[in-house]
Amino acid sequence: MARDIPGYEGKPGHWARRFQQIAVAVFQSEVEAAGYDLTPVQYAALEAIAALPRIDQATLAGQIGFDRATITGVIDRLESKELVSRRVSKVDRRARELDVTAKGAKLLVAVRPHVERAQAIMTRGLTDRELGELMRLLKKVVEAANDLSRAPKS
Amino acid sequence: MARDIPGYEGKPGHWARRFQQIAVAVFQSEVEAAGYDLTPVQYAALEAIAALPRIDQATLAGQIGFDRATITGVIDRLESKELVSRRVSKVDRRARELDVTAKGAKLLVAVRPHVERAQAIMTRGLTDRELGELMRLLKKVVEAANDLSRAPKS
DNA sequence: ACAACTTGCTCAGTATACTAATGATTGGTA
DNA sequence: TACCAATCATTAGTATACTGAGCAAGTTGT
Repeated sequence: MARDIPGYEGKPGHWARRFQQIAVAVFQSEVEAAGYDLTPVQYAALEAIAALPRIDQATLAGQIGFDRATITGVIDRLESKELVSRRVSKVDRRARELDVTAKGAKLLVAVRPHVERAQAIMTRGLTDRELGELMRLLKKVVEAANDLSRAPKS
Repeated sequence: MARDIPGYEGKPGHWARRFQQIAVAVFQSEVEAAGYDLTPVQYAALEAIAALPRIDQATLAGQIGFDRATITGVIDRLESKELVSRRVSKVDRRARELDVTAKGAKLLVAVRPHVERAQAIMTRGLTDRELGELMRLLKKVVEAANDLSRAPKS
């Protein structure tokens, strides 16, 4: 075991990066092993659109904490896989109305168990009690610093 | 306050992404406000090289949990800013020997207080006790899942 | 009605990350 | 020693993320 290197270990930012890295890797590998092609970010967007039909991109960004500039590409890819439809809103012609297609809805149902499994795997080192505490602390720290990111949750 | 959307909220992976997003944003804004040009990843690499002179890129990747393919670009940028030197190793001509330049060492000393401040700001929502617990849980979950990522810490 | 402001989206440019393939070396082994 | 497998680094391609700029389309104030 390498000794601690002063300067970045022991820093929350470092561990946040590592955990996120692992979370993405586990998600990808579980979902791909099940035969689906969907990234964590695409999954989150799909769930949010399913829950709030006819949502526009800016509101979606606020819901899940995406940058608005990032959303464009994410929706582009979901649209090209025919999982989501994008239409100009009749109410506000600047806005794009998003909806999950039948294909997208079917995928969502099929993929959910694998997403659950991925979450279980990436937190396998913790007891239920510890996992609950980790979630509580992550939520608390994120909510307190929410306004410091470019993609604040609205 | 928007109601919870079932499906991705309440998932560790979601909160890991949000926390990481905020950590990067706070780091960038603190360091830039102090007049320096350095990303969180570049800072971590610089600290690791300073601690382990003549380190090669693969070992560096193992130390801080980077993918080897990512390191190339990170070192490219540190080198073009003249913060790091890269030489072909005499011992193993496949490897690159990395060292912090005088300029890099000076920057490191100057930037450290601002990095500390950034860490304090991004965790301002937590008590000291909670911060300690968050760190403990993050380390635990990362260590248990270390081998699941492509950039396992060696 | 008009200008000023704001908002929704997109694009260009930069920086992580990962996969997969390749080139250069090295070391072990038949 | 001649080869083969493993290792180090780089590259190409894709997907987040962010900054900053720009356009189109609403809204507000006068």
